Amino acid sequence: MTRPYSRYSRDAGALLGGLIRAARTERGLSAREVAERAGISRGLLQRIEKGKLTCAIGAVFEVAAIVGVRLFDADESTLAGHLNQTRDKLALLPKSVRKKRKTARDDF
Amino acid sequence: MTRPYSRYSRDAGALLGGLIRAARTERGLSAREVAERAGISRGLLQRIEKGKLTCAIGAVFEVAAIVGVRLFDADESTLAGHLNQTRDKLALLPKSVRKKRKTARDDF
DNA sequence: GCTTTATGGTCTATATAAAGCTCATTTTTA
DNA sequence: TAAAAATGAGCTTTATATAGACCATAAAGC
Repeated sequence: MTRPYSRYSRDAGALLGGLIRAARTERGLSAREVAERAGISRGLLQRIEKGKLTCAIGAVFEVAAIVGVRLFDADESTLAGHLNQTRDKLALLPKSVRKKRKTARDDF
Repeated sequence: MTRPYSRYSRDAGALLGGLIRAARTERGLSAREVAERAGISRGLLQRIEKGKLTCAIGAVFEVAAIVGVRLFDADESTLAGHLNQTRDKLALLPKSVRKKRKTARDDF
């Protein structure tokens, strides 16, 4: 990534970080404890809660799960179901994308 | 991150990557074009669509926004509002977390 | 059929994220 | 008030993610 981030990404990162921090303090979990449980350093947790966009998404997911922040408005139990639906959907789509698609137009 | 990822994180990464790939092909966008618009390399986009958890969350956000995948079930226009709510909420929470909280118990 | 383009994979060099300390400050408990 | 714990921030080292090129294959258009 060499370009500056878009406003959307900056807002999304700040929002997610804020949600994580709010959830953590609401549950009375210290930064040290959450970092240890997530298997990351305390410094990385600080950056995640600040909404830094260079953090690995896996670390963010781990922390989010620990403090109880859910993404995709899908809870943990239904994640597998969404996964299967997405896989089935992908199987129906063309393997590669070209200028003129023979599948339905969507530009009208 | 030195620990292995939890099942939740692996599923969430795979789901998000699949959603991005499905949205991209549905819109007839080539990987090259999306990568260029996002300001990332084509290889990184491949890893994102595969659900690799080591990708920077900012790159994932950029791509998600370009192909039209929204997170937090909040669309772009309401993101700022959520941001403010989260900020207000954080202001009311304790500054630091200790073992025994004097704020309300939540363990009953 | 041929041509063009998209995708998937590998490789190397480089930029930088993350770990793992320190120290200062703040907040909470005793 | 003192002590203990949490947070914030800075620093150095190390690990690795990323860019950017390459090539092979597959798919779409001609």
